[in-house]
Amino acid sequence: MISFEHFKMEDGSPIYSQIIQYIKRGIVAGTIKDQDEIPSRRVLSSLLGVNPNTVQKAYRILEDENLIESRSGAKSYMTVREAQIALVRTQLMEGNTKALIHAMKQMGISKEDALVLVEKFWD
Amino acid sequence: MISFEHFKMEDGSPIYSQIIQYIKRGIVAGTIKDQDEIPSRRVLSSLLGVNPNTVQKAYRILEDENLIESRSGAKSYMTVREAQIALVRTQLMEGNTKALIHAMKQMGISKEDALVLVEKFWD
DNA sequence: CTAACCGTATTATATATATAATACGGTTAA
DNA sequence: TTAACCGTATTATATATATAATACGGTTAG
Repeated sequence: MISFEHFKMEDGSPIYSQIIQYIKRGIVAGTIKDQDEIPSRRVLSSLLGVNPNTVQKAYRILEDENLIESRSGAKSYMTVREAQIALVRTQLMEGNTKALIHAMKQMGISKEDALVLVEKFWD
Repeated sequence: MISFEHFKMEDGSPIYSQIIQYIKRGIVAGTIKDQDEIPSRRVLSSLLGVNPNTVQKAYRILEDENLIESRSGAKSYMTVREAQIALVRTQLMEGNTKALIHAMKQMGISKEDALVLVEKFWD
């Protein structure tokens, strides 16, 4: 069963996006694996304190990306192939890194200073 | 006159937020200074291809933060004090850096690997 | 002075996001 | 079998975001 123990609502981004992001990062980290059972819509919505429809929206999108498999009436499971893991890893790593670099460049921060900042705030 | 030459619409975040972010980064970079004239709502909306009301919302919020001063009928200007610059710089640097670190940690990436990624994609 | 701007405000419409309340039929374990 | 779940769907309401069209009076340069 996938754990949402470390999930925290933070950004101003939509909740369903944060759920998707959390799961994808878990896939990259290896804490979420192929055929892992995922919490039901009702259970996760209760756990996160959000509406079941919000969880359903996240799950539906992940299903559209073939990362979740659902059968009406039964539990839902992750369906994560190796090729998908590599793809998600690349997308998330590049996306997050490039977002930081773009911000730093717009602020006129040098690469060296940016690296120092990451070092400084890591812990 | 503030330049929006390097403004690019990218995120999924609200347009008015992106405008605010762009201006704040310019303040940190020093390309936007105290008493600089800012484009009128109509001019900037036309330049960015968005609705005047969207620009107005961004400007109004910056005005609430005392970073813009407007007089009905006249041009608007930046009002940026040294203390504000330091504050905005700290907020943006910390915010962006911590966002990257949070993402990397959730993906199980080590500090060293994260630094290598920033190095790799900088140019 | 006056025309061309300017900030500001209002009303309407549309979409995205989130919640709430319900309902239906499928699946599964006791 | 049946009760407790499950996925799925629908309807309604509310807020945020974005656009569109329009209007009012203030400011300023020619």
